[in-house]
Amino acid sequence: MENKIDIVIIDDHNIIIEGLEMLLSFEKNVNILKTYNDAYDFFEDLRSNKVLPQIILMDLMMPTVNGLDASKIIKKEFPCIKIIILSMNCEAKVIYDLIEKVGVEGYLSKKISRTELFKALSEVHKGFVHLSVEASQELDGFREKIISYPEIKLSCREKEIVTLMISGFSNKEIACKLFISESTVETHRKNIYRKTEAHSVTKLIQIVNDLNLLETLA
Amino acid sequence: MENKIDIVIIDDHNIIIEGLEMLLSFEKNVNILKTYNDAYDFFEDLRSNKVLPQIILMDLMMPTVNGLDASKIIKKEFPCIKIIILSMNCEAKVIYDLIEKVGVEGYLSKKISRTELFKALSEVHKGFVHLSVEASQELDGFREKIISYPEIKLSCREKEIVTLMISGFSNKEIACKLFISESTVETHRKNIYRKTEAHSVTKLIQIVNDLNLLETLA
DNA sequence: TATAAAATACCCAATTCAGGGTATTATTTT
DNA sequence: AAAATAATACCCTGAATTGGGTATTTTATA
Repeated sequence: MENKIDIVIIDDHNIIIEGLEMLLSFEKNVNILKTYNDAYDFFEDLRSNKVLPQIILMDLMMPTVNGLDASKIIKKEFPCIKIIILSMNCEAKVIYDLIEKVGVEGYLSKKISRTELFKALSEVHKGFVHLSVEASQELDGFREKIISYPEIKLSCREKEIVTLMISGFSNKEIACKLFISESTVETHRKNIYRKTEAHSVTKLIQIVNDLNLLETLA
Repeated sequence: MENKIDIVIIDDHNIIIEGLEMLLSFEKNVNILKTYNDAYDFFEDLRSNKVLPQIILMDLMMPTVNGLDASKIIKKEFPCIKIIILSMNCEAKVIYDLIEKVGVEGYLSKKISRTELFKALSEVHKGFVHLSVEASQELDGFREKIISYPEIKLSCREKEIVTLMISGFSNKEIACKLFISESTVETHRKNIYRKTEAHSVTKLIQIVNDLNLLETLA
């Protein structure tokens, strides 16, 4: 006989929370401890030992703190709590970061059915990682992509300059903004192009968007 | 005494449908005739007179046919049926098209509460247009934006060239792709910049994204 | 402390872009 | 038929970008 799985739900959409509660009400082995519209409220309860779920079902896009940052915080302070991300869209880079770098245990589309949801919960509870089909496909595609662009590492200053470049500023304007010489900006640009193999601002925009080069997952 | 409001719900996310059913189960004046995961299934029922809702609650992003196109079809064939769009995100241009061009009666964020949802349903039922606060703000912002960029009309060829420009191709490459002279591409570029007041590819990308210049809402 | 990496700055040449013209031909619209 | 628009093409100039170097100073890192 299996134990009950204690979970909490974090989502800023009440409709989603109500829907999840509805779906999970049919599962006798799942016990919803509490639901939250904001991850910070959950952190408070967690740190003051008011709740201790085994699994967190969490949205990705939330106003105050997003699911990725929230996951990092939770995994750092309470590594034994398992996290399943529920998301509307399947952005490969985010899934990659969540699974590979943060170490969340699941990524589900909000399209899932009740049985799929329960299957995911029970698999994660057993210690497996569970991805929905779309997420799994996205992740595979992304892995292939990063193999073709191996380890692009931009320095802080370079990221700063990339940001300004793709915002439409000229070398002269960037130099002025950063209080450095235009020559320096040109040097940085050259290094950026060499690293990214972009060779033009528009190509750079694409590569940056493709690989989320500016995302700072420290 | 008010009549019951007959509605249908169209959303590819089961969680949302369950959540809406849950929320609306408290409202005795609302009668959910049927729910659909795909707008095409609803069209079938509608055309064969199996259902005739007064209001449709519909998602915006759906795989086979999106909420905007579905709304156009519904408004053309059954103009008396009122439509409320439920969406995760508030993209100004889409809201503008939906309200101004398609003529939907409502646009709600999925963050809404039960009372807000029922208020929207009852207002739309009475004949008013109801937008959630965020949608309303986005729409106002967009109206201001399109005033500052009055009636930009790009020809087919120009749109073709814009697409290639923002994809990162140089004038030479575009000329090669379209089997025209580089001079011609330069002339088109000049005309595009004059019309959009962009004066650089990066600015053009921003303007195109801002105003959805390449979107063809015929 | 030695080494590596990051940030700074310049020289130079070729190419491309941005913007100013003008002009022809075909298609649409009035 | 006349006028407007769209698509084509070229001339020119100056500014900006791209890409090849080299080199110094500061800051991390081994």
